[in-house]
Amino acid sequence: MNQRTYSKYAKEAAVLLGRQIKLGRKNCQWSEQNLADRAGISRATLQRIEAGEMSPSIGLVFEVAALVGVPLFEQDSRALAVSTELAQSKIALLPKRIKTKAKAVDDAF
Amino acid sequence: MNQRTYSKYAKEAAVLLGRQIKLGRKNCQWSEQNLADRAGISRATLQRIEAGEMSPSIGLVFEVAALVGVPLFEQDSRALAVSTELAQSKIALLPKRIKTKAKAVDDAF
DNA sequence: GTTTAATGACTAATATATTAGCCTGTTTGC
DNA sequence: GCAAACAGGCTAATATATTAGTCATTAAAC
Repeated sequence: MNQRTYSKYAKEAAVLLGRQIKLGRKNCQWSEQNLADRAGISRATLQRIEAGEMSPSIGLVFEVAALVGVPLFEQDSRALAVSTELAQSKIALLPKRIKTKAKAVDDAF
Repeated sequence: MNQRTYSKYAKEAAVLLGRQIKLGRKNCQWSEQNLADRAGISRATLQRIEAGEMSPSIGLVFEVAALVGVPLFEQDSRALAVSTELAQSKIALLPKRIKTKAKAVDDAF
């Protein structure tokens, strides 16, 4: 009962992804059970994913999205791999650790 | 010990998102603990997110991504909401239930 | 109309994520 | 060089996701 809160932006992104998955599934002419079987998950979990809930694991969500053809970041896997390498090389160029200047975090919002 | 498997595409997308988050965090000059506190999660979980693991919940991943300014789908929140509504209206136009046995539809994103 | 099955919603059991807390090595700032 | 703080990785306890299963409703196919 910790009642986590999420930013509006994060919630909207999850809902949009869920709806795109639902749309993609219907486009494939697959029933919920059919897609759930293909993804190796339960129908209940698929329903939560399509509803855009925050609790499902990102792995299951991305797997289902891939199955129904929702583009996650890049159009194809090749371009995605390139972007991944690029991000890694950018990280490598930065200082390995971040030292806090001073001053606590308490800037509330 | 069910040892789930994921498609290469889904795994790469998760890794890319994690690296973009790490890059965004460093760009903000925030330490792991700093960002974890802002997101209201533990540092251990943030490490799993940045490592691109499949287990963290999509809610936590999206929340952290939003905090460090990683664009999820659209550039701004307004456009995201519009896309969400559009996807919903598209779903509404389709048949409410899928009965038939598959038969691939040519148009696949 | 009748039949069939897809959807939506719920439960209890179990698997798993998440956490707090620790320890270790290492980088950064002085 | 030195100290402080970061990052990486581990553990056990607890919170939560995931599952299989059921039931009711209703759209689709005949």
